[in-house]
Parts: sequence; structure tokens; C-alpha cells
Amino acid sequence: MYKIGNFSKMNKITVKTLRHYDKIGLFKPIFVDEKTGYRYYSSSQLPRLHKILALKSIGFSLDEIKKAMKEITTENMVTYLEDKRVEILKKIQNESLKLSQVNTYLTKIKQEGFNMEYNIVLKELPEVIVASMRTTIPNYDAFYKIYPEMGKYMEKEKVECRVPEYCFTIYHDGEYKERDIDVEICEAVTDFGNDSEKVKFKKIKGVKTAACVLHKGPYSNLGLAYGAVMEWIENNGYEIINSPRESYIDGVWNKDDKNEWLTEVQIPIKLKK
Amino acid sequence: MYKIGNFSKMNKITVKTLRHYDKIGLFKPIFVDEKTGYRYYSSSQLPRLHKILALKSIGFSLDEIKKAMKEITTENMVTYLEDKRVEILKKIQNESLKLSQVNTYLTKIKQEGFNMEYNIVLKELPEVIVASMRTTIPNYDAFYKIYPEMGKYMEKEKVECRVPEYCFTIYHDGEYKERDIDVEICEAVTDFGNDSEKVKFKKIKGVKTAACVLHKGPYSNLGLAYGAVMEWIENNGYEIINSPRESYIDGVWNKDDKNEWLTEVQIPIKLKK
DNA sequence: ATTGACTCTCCTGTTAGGGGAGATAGTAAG
DNA sequence: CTTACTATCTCCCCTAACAGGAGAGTCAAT
Repeated sequence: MYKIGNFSKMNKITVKTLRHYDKIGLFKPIFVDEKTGYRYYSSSQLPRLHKILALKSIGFSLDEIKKAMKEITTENMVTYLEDKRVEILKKIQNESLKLSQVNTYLTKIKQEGFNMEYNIVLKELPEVIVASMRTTIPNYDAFYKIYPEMGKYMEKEKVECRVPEYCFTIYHDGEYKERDIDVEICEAVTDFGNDSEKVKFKKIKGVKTAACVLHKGPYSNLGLAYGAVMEWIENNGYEIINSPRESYIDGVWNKDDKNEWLTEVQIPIKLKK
Repeated sequence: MYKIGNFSKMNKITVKTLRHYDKIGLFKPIFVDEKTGYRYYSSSQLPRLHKILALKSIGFSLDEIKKAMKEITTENMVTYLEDKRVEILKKIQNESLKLSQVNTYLTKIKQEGFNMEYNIVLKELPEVIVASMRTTIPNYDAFYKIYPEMGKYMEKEKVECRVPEYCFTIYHDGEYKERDIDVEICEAVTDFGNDSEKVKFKKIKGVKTAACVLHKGPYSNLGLAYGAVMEWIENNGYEIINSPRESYIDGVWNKDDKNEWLTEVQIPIKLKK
């Protein structure tokens, strides 16, 4: 029979831990002096303690250990272990992802000095009903012409916009083009409306994972944002699975200063296998 | 200006989280209505929020993010990121270890049915002063002769044993032998005593990592414990770096029933590179 | 009897928020 | 204007696995 201090030294485990295990009913002393409250342990308890420590070391939580040690059967144990295996694999995958992201930042910072202007964030994009206008425009300047057209229609039809607002353009071309660009202008709305020749209502599926990056400033150098997010996708083992979107947050309609404009580039991606 | 709910939806982040960030001073609303306490956010805050989310996604704690965003310089950032890199690498290594251990258990269970008799635990062994008797014995039965010899000397010299007791044998042969075994019997003591011809006092260095396994029952099948721990070492990418020890916990001196005897096999190891 | 080492219980703190209570505010419909 | 419903507020407790420390009681030796 050992007092808690000695027993703790024998097993390289702290007194606090032993008391904790006692409290949660995982590992109780063989005898407790009622008068003094002193805990006494015996060497015959070592096998159980070692089993506990072994399970803990492979990542079982104390609760899981408690359960596992109650219902000890081969099948149970195999199930537990296989679950744990999957869990660990996920963790490793996660950490590897983080690692590659850290590496991306590091090389970028070292190359270009300090530049954390473009922070890639992974988001889920919701399914939305949109008023959409798909067209091929001769060049980027044409945007200024077709946007108002859309606005007018929306107003005329009294279509209600979704809150928070989600107004974006989908670029359907598989590649970067400067002329004859196949674009689809979308404005998220609360419900379907009447289609016109140009404006159609449709449901746009959600995107499970999109690499998103905010661009602050005029559209003229939006290319930098694209560059940053493309590089990120490349470096971190993802691949693009759908057309990119530009979501307009702040722009000419609410900010006079072009440097204050905010646009978010959103690119649907998934992990490469 | 958005109320918290909308702002939370825009960024796929919960209201609770935003309130939490406000509380800890990481990300405060641009305006708070003094009367109602309502928080209002602006799109101009998005860049900062995205920076925060980006750092969080690569494993920075909120505290670290707070610091990092105050002292934003290239060198600082490089340091932070490199520290984080090392941290992540360690985690991955850890998880990989766990994984291989889980795998070891799984294959063992599947092969041999349920058998969790031998749970390998990694421990540090302390540095101790011991009374030691090194000798070559013709066979294992000879133990019964030399142990009492040691006990007698200890009593005569009034040597004080360490608590918790640590009485063990070191097997100096590099291989398993059945005859002419080079053993060293050690008993941890509190202080140096007088050497005799047979019994010498010496300091035994600690061991940073030892694979330990408890064996319950008579010594005759101690081999099973050795087998289990050797297999484990092999499977989990460790290698033996020193002679194994057997630590005697319960034995003939305090238990009549051989099935209650407890022995711990301790093998100094390190990770293979 | 008096140390000094040990042990006890109880309380707080750690991370990054989640859950819920009870109160107030904002908004739309009747 | 009232009612109803939703959004938001603050405040408090909860998580996992203990660590740290306060204040009080216990053990063994001098």
C-alpha cells in the first residue's frame, strides 16, 4: 500500500492526476482512510493503471477509456480502435494542410517582404436564388453598361434582394480572356420573379468549399487577388472545381473613394487526391 | 453597417464568436449603440477579420493573433510562422506515432483475439544510486542463491532503501542467453555506502524514454512480456539503446500466490531516425 | 512538543466559444 | 396602437484534463 505521493512517483504520473482520476471514477485508490481522507494504492492496481495510460497515450479521452474498460470485448475494442485510427488520420491530414499553408506564407513573406494583403479564407457558399443575366461582353469596360440594366429591371419588377446582399459575377470562361468574356451577373433575391428576355431567375447551388480572398481597391488590379488565391490553391494541394465568382461588397454605389472598394474573389475548390 | 446577425452570415462565423472576439478585444464592432448595446459592423472591417480568420486557420491561438496583429513586422511574422511550423511538425510526428501504435494494437487484437494483457507505456526512469552486484550466473535458477546474499549485506550495512522501492536486474548480454548470463542486480538506495567485494555502490543514469510493460504472474513466462514489448518497439519505429531491466514489484517476499507477482520489464529506447 | 514533509478539500484558471435564461429592441401585420 | 415574432443584449454555467494555490489537517522523526 502506497500513499499517493509514492504511487505517483512509481508511475511518473502526478498526484493531481491521480486525484482527478479518483474524482471522475476512472481509477480509485484501493483504500481510503475515512478519518483522514488519505488515499492508499496497491501494486495490484498497476495493471489497470497501465492499461489506462496505454489507451491515453494513443489518444483516447478519459471518458472513452472509462467506457472501453467497462465493455471490454474484442469487437468493441476493434471498433474503438478503428474509429480512433480514422480520427488520427483526419488530424494528420488537417495538420499537414496547416503546415503547407504556413509554408506558403513563409515563402511569400520571404520573397516579397511583408505582404499579408491577401489572406485566403475557406468558406462555404450558400445556395441562393438569383436574378441572373448571362451574356458575352466584348471587354471589361462593358460592365458599366450592363449593370445598370439589371438594376433597372430589379426595380421595375420590385424584386426583393436577399440580406445580407450577395451580388456577384460568375466568369464562365475556363481561362483568362480580355475580350468576349462569358459572364453571368447574379443578384441574390428572396424569391423567384418573372423572367424577362435578359434576366432569368434560377437557383444556384451552394459550394462546400471556396477559397476566398478580399480585394481592397479599384478593379484595375483585381488580378493581384486572383494571382494570390491561385498560387495558394496550387501550393496547398487544392484544385478548382468550378467557375470563379467576384462578389461586390463595397463599390461605386456606396463609396466615392475607389481605394475603399471591396470585392471578394471566391473560387470553388476541393482537395486534390 | 450591419447588425451582428447579418455580419455573421456574411462571413460564416457565429454571433457568439463575434461577441467573444469583441470581449477579448480582438475584433470590435465599428460602432456600438450605447442605449441598446447593439453591435454594428462595417464592410471596411472585413480585411481585418479575414486576416484574423486566416491566422486562426493555420493554428494560431487568439492570443497569438492579437499579439501578431499588434507588432506586425516582417521579422516578427517570420518568427511566428517558423515557430508555428515547428509546432505543427511536432504535432504531426506525435499523431503519426499514435497512429502506428493504434495499428499495432489492431493487428495484435485481430491476430490473437482479445489480448490487452501487455500494455506498453513510455516512462522516464530516474537517476538513482544503487547497491549493485554484477556477476555471471550459470542459469536462471541461480538467482535464488544470489538475491539473499545481497539482502544480507544490505541489512548488515544498514543501507537505507529508496522509496518508492526500485529493485531491478540489468541484463548486460546483448542477446538472449540461457546459460552464463551477465546480470547486475540493483537496489536503489538513499545514499552511497561501503563497497564490499561483491556489492558496489554506484550511480545509475536516468533513461529519458523506456518502453515498459507489466508482467503479472510467475517468472517462467516472463518471455511473453519481452516478446510483446520487443514487437511494439519494432512496430513503432523505436530502437533499443541500452540493456533491458526487470523491476520487481511484487514477488515471493510479499505474495504467496505466484499468479499475483508483478514484474516490470523496462527497455531504454529512442526513436529511429 | 515541534518541526518539515505530505495530504486533504475547495476554488480558480486554462481554450474558444456553445447553450440557455430572462430582458429588451426592432419590425411587420392587423 | 397592439400583438407577435425575431434579433439582440447581458449574465451565468459548461466543456477536457488537469495545474496552481490557499488553508487546514496528518505523518514520522527529533
